[in-house]
Amino acid sequence: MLSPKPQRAILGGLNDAQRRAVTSDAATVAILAGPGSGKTHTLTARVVWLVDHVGFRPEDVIVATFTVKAAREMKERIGKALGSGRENRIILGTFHSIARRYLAAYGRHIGLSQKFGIAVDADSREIIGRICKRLQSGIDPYAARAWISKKKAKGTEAASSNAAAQKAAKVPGLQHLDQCYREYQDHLERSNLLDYDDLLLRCAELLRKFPSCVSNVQAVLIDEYQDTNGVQYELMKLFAQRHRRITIVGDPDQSIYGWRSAEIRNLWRLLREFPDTDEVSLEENYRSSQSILDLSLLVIQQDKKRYQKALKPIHNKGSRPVLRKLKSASAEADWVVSEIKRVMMMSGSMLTHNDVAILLRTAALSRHIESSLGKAGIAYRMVGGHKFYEREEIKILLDYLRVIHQPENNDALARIINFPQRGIGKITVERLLEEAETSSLSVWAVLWKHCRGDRTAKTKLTKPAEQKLSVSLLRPLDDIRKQIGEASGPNGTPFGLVQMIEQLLATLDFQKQLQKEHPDDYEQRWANVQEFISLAADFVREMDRSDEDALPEIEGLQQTKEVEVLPRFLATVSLASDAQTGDDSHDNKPLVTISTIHAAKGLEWPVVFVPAVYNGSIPHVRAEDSDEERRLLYVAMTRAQSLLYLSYPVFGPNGNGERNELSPFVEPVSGSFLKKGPCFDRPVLGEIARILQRKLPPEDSIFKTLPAMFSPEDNLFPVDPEESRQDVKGGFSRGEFQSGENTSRIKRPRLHGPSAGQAHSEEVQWRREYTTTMEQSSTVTIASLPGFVSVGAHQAAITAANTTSEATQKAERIKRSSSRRPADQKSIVGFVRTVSGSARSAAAARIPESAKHNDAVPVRNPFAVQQPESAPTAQAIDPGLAGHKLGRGKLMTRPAVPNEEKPVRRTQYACFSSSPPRPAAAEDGKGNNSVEPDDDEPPPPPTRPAACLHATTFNLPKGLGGAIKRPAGLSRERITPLERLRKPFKPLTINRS
DNA sequence: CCACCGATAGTTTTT
DNA sequence: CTATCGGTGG
Repeated sequence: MLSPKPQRAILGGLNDAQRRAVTSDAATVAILAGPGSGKTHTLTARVVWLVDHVGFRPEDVIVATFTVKAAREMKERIGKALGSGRENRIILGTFHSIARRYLAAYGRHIGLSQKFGIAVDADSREIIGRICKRLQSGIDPYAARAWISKKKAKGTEAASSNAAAQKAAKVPGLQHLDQCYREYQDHLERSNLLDYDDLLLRCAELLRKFPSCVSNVQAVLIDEYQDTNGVQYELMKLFAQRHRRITIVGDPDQSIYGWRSAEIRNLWRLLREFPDTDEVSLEENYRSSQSILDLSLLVIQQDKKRYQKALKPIHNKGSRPVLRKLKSASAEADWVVSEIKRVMMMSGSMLTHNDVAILLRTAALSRHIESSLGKAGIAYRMVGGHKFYEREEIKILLDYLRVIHQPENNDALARIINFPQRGIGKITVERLLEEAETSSLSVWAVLWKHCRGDRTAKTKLTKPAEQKLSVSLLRPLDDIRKQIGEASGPNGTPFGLVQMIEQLLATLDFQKQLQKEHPDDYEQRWANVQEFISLAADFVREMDRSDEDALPEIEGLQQTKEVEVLPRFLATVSLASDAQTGDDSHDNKPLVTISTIHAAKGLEWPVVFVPAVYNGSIPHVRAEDSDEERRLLYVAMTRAQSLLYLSYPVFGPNGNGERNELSPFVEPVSGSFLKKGPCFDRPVLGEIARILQRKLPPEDSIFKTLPAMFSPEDNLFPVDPEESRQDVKGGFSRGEFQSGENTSRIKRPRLHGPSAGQAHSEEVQWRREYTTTMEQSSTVTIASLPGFVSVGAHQAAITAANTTSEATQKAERIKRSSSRRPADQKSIVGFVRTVSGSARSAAAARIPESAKHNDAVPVRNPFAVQQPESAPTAQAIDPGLAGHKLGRGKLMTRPAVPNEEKPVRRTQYACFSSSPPRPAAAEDGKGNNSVEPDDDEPPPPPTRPAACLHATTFNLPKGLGGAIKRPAGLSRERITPLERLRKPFKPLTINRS
């Protein structure tokens, strides 16, 4: 295990460019590449190469990422490749966490107290808010904070430059801002806190003054380099100051952190400062279908200033992305949910909810989506946004822990001083803070001395308040603090974190307090507390398992060992935005992911929805850099592997007719999108399967799970919501095709009545009714199932054959002719009335048509199914089927169908064997697509038999197989093992659990 | 001076 | 949906 791996173990599965990047002998390597090109995979492989082939010690390698999630994933990947737990020795993490580790170990060399804490966002905001209020200078606290952070993030090099000075001079109220900055910094220092920017700045200071801290470092690798800001750039160089070996990967098109002072400029800066940098570009995209990539490129290319890169699709064309227009945000959410359901249903077991992501510009947009998913009973997880740690009850607990750790943290103390209520209000708190500041004592010290009689606080406290403070705050916390000190003695068994929290909960009588304060939702909150405890337990366990925060010993340099759990736990919480409940494993339920676009960077999903693509959301109203907003959309779009949906509500949320405009980034290319979800016929599903390298389930297994009355089309919402009222009156909307579903058709458009809210509730109601029908129908007759299925499949087939824009006209002609079938309708309705006497058996109404088709009609033009069928059929079937029970079982017992299908297929396969096997993707970027009818090609003839799923599954009477002329494209669902092997590189699929 | 009530407005993205 | 503001009652 410890012996060097053979090269091919490291390099296997890499393409030439990737291999070159991994094995480059150059000191600095810059890997520039577009999305889905295996950047991170390449970086990972280079780490393994450096350790296993070049022979660097893992602890001499620094790998920096930007998000906790990315770090975790990187570590996991490296761990898999490296083995022996050596990944734990690599100094790997976010810039901030690495900086913190160095500061914890060596901070005292630059006069940093050992017990520094981290001021999170909320802390900074609060502190600055208070300062602004006190200064009365009329600065917007929000602007002040942004200004301060920007100033810090610039880094020392840039800050000293003339340009920065000139720019700064232009800012109005500079004096006030500067003063605010100074006071903020003073406050942090007094409270022994570092904010996020300080972590980087102070670490840079440390490494500049004490280069020996990083004298062991052989190589530095940076992921998502385009997101580095000024300090981070300096830090990177400082990390690598000994050997100047740096590897970066990045994509300027995915720079979406400009607001956090990320500078794409750093890329050119690096190339200038390290002229011998080996530049490698990765051009193949292994993630997305060609059409997704094409459209994404159309979007990003609107930025004329951007650095152009090649991006070659490896996959087939795939189905065209969808741009869907909905009436309101809630209709949009409902549509997303309906489309998710449809995709899940139509793809059988190939896709699960885990494969779906909904990516949002802002976390706040999730509200409608969450409620729609909730109503549909679809489980989801929301990533991004600091939800968990921002919960009130969790915040309080954390603040207690912070005060235990740092009694001098006045802000944390101020927040817990009156929870539970101790009769100390806002005003007293303000006075205490002021007194502490003027007497240069911490609030804790003031109170402590006061209660012990050493010094009487100038702030007057009532007797009961004094009492409560002493009994339920000062003493208990001091006790805990003592226990920590005692236990972490020679024996090294520290006072357990969980134990500590539990003691805290007990002394505060936390559960009762919660009950008192929040009688209505106290259970939820208490559950959160439990979750918090289990999180802490996980943390402790993880920490024991791998001592990942340790830095390698360096001779002649004193290091402070971090032995205490608490500070590390607090730091981890502060530096991790999401609570990442590590144990998603306890229920393996597939979850739909809702995420901000920012948090989705670096990830991929088979199916991606990007709602709210309207002006004001993307680009966001408050965004100052429109190009960055465009890149954001680009990032979102390129997360998708096989299905991409954009959507937007036409009307704003206030119901006052305020209109949303389609995002200017999408508008110019809106014609390239489908107007509604694609039809999931066999070829389309086959393409999806091939992109994902999954097995497409046989269609009968898909269809037998389809509920009756399930709509295989994206037709529950009007394509143009503004015409929806006319649709209701007319019964049919132009461009919306329905064949045998007239009864339900009439109902559906009503969902989108004048009021969005109303439409919403109606929709839900209607669905319930639907479900009921479906449940009942399963006990009615067998034929309802295949009967329905055939119609659905059939529609799917027709639409599939006509999805292209040129084909639309033709499709409409077909649609119109097919929907005009008065004779048929009448006979069906008559059937329904006589058999069940209930209008809800619309599904059953389709039995005759398809049943007859199945049994009696030989395979032919699929549209032939549309021909009116006669009433006698219905009668003929009714008695025969009356006794049948459940559709599913029956389906499987139909021997003729599946048995006959196989030989037929084999025959067809043999037929195709005359053409060469599909070339492996790497050999020919185009060849693999050749079987896919291009969107721009003329539509296939309407007689295209394969488009009829129905025919392939159910309708091939013995001996007819050879008669079917199936176009070459139709067996695409096959993925031969050979093809799979030939895939030059399969990026590790990210485990998003 | 503290606690509670209702109304109100306002909400990017992350370490 | 939730911090914040302004008012009232203890």
